[in-house]
Amino acid sequence: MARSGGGMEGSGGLKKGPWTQAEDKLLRDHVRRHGEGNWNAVRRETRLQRCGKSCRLRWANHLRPNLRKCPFSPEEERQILLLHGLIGNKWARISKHLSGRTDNEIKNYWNTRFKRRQRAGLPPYPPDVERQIKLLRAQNVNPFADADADAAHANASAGLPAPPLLYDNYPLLNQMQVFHHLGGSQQPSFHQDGSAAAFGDIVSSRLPPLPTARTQAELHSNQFDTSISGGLVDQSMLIGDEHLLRPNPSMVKVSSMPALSYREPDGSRMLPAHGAGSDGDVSSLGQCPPGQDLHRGATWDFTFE
DNA sequence: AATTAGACCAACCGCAGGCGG
DNA sequence: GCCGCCTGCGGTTGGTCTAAT
Repeated sequence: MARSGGGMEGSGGLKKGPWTQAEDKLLRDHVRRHGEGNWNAVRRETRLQRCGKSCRLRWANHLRPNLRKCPFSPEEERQILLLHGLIGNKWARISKHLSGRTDNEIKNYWNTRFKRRQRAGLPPYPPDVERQIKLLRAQNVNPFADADADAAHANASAGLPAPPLLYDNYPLLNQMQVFHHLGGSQQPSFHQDGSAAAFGDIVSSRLPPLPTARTQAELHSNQFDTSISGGLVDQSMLIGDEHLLRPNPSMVKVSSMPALSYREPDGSRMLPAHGAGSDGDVSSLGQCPPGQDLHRGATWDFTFE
C-alpha cells in the first residue's frame, strides 16, 4: 500500500503512491521492448509519470517474470534464517538464493518476524538454525560463493580459465542442501585445500574473514550477533515461529524438544518441519496456481507430534 | 458493532558505488 | 580528481487487513 494517497504528485510532476494497472502495462510494455535497465528513460519514452527508481522497484518487486507470490514455505523460512545468520541484513544477496523472491519480501518477512520474537523475548534464530549457523561459520563456509560463481562465469565468457571446481563456487543454498541431505546432524567434512571431494566432503577456500564478535549495542537494532546468544538456549524457547505468528490457545511450552511438523494449507498431509522438500530445492517447491493468490489464508500449520 | 493491536506489504527515502565525460 | 547521472541496496514509513477484545 502506498505511503501517500493515490495520485499524489511529487516534485517535478512525478506521480507517487500505488501503481495502477495502466501504469503497470506501460512499464511492462517498455521493458518488453527495451529490456531491463535505463529506468530513467521510461518516463521519457512512455507517458508514465514515475521516476526511474520507482519503475525499477515496481518491476523488480511485482512485474518481472517468475516471481513467486505464495507464502514462504518452512524450507524457505529456514533458508532465510540461515542466510541471515551468516551474512546479516544483505537482503539482495539472500534473495539471490531464493528463486522468485525479492529482497523487499525477505526484508519484510525478517522485520516482522524479528519484532515478534523480540517482543516475546526470544533469540532471533531457533536453536537448531543457530547451531547450523555456528557450524557453518566455524567451518568457514563462504556465503559469498555465488559472487565467486558469477566471477567464474564471467571468466568463462571472457575466455579465461575457470577456477578450480570447488564446492563453494556454488550458491550457499546448495551447501545447505548437502548439509540437509546429511541429516543436519552429521557434520560434513570441510577442507581448506582443493583435494578431491567425494560426496559429503565439502571443499572450502578463499574465505572472507568471519564477522568479529561485537556487542549487541554495536549492532543495528534488528541485527544479532549469533556468537553472543549461541548455545545457551532455554528449553522454553524451543517453539517454532509459527506458534508465535498465530498463537494457538492449546499451545503449551514443553520441557523437551518437540518434533515439529507442518500441515499443507489444504490439510492434506503432514510433513516434517525441516526438510519439507526431498532435497531442499526451492525451485521445486512449486509455483502458485495461476491466478490464485495464496498470500492470505494459506498458512503453514505447525503442530506438535 | 466498535475498537484496538499486530501482521503484512507496497513504496518512498537516503546513501553509496560504478561509470562516463 | 571532480562532477553528474544512473542504479542498487537497506532502512523506514504508513495504509490495509484480520483477529482479538
